Amino acid sequence: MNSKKAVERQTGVALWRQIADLIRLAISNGEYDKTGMVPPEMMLAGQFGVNRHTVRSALAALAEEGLVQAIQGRGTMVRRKERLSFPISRRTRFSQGLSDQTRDLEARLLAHAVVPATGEIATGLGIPPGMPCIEVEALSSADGRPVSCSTSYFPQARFPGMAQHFAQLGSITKAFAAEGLADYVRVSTELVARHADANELSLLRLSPGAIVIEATAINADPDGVPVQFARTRFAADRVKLKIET
Amino acid sequence: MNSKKAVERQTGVALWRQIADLIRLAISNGEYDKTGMVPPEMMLAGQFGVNRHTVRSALAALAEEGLVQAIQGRGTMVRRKERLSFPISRRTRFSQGLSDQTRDLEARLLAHAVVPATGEIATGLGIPPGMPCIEVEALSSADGRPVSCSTSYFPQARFPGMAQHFAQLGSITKAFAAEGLADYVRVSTELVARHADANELSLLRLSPGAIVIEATAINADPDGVPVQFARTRFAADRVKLKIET
DNA sequence: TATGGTTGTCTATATTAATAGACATTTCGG
DNA sequence: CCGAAATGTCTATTAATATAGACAACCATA
Repeated sequence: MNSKKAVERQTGVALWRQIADLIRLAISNGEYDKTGMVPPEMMLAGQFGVNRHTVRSALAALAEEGLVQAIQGRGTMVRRKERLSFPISRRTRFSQGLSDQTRDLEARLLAHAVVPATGEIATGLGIPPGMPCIEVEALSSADGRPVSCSTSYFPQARFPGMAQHFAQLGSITKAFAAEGLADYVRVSTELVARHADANELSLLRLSPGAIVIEATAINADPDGVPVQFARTRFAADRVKLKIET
Repeated sequence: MNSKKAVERQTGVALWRQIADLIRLAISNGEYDKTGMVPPEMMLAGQFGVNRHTVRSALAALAEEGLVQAIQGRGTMVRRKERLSFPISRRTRFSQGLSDQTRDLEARLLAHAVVPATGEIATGLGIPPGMPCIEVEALSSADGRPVSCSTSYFPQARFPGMAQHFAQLGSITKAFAAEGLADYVRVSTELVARHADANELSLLRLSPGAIVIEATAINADPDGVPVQFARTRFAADRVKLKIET
């Protein structure tokens, strides 16, 4: 499996970036776990069929991300390797099931507003179009690195203080509890992968061309009444979604 | 929302590719549905803050994908905008649930071999490493456009004729039936999104920089014994995954 | 049929990405 | 303490990307 990996030219994506993506992938696949080091620059240059300087550009980008660290005379070592594994199931909770993978998990309220429910959101929440909803923008980070940003909608009539509770508690589950909803389940999830837009690039601190996985989900109370319409964008190279059926 | 959209320089991703990605996104979001036309090149150049020639490079790439078509004197029209919706559930079948979205659905055997089970595959199938498995490479297309390619592993001892059956029947479900397995269920699915590699680009007829969603799944018989380890790569801009819990 | 708006094509130039080579600096092991 | 192996830095050159401007070809329509 150590043969030459493919990079293509004249594709609008610089070679150093393609190589950085491949090395990032190799790191998260654990290919360098044995030594904890990235192979020497000359060896990588040989594998990818490019000049050593091109490899250096790729490694510099990864160092900038904090993924690797080069030490003169020794080599380049892997500092971090992870795709956080997100469980997606009937009882999906953001914070649960992640606590064993990372120490510091944080969800931050970015903005909130009251907006009328439009077509897709009204349908998802099962309410008439035009009904007021609380829109909540949030950013979730693990160990200081953003992993996802989300836009959620809650029916205002039922959960008037959702935004405030979430801002204080930093958790949707806890905010629901504060609103008197002890339990809820995931009823539908749709996934799409696409390139990140400008807003996502800056929020998630990604570089252009990066990928996001967009999950559109509906949560409902135990009686099956929808309580949340959420659109979460994950930084694709930081997560793995684990579907439990 | 029609103000200037963000493209960034010196990021390793050429401006024309960033712009192509943004236009592709706008098309799939239905932003040009009213007229069926992409805005004039000069207008796009203004929106993105780049030269007209740069926009032309982006549009040329999209025309190459068959997404738009330019007509001299008139403008550039949208030719295609769609994502197939794939159901993912405990009873995931490729062909089922898609027949209402597309007329012509096809799965083709690309290659097959007998290989020893390695770590991940052996673990997934619950067999000792080194046991022989049948490896099957397949390509699935809808209406002549490839949507996914997959690599599957079946324990040879139990399903010796899997490759032949699949080649003849064009369906995993039918091939299992021919091997005497009437029913099976999905026990785990993991999703990752990443840039397509060279092999995937050519198989799925994608343009460089395109995204694939990689689903690593295990199917088991009704007794819970794993029967298939599959890694399916979907062309991300052609599909939507619908998770049913 | 004249005109304005659009895509198509050409030339020229500047900036960025990639290759090539040389050599310095640091680390580690014999 | 020497030498092999690794990263760091510099110069020079070529290829790809981006900008700029001019004008041709074509379409719709007033």
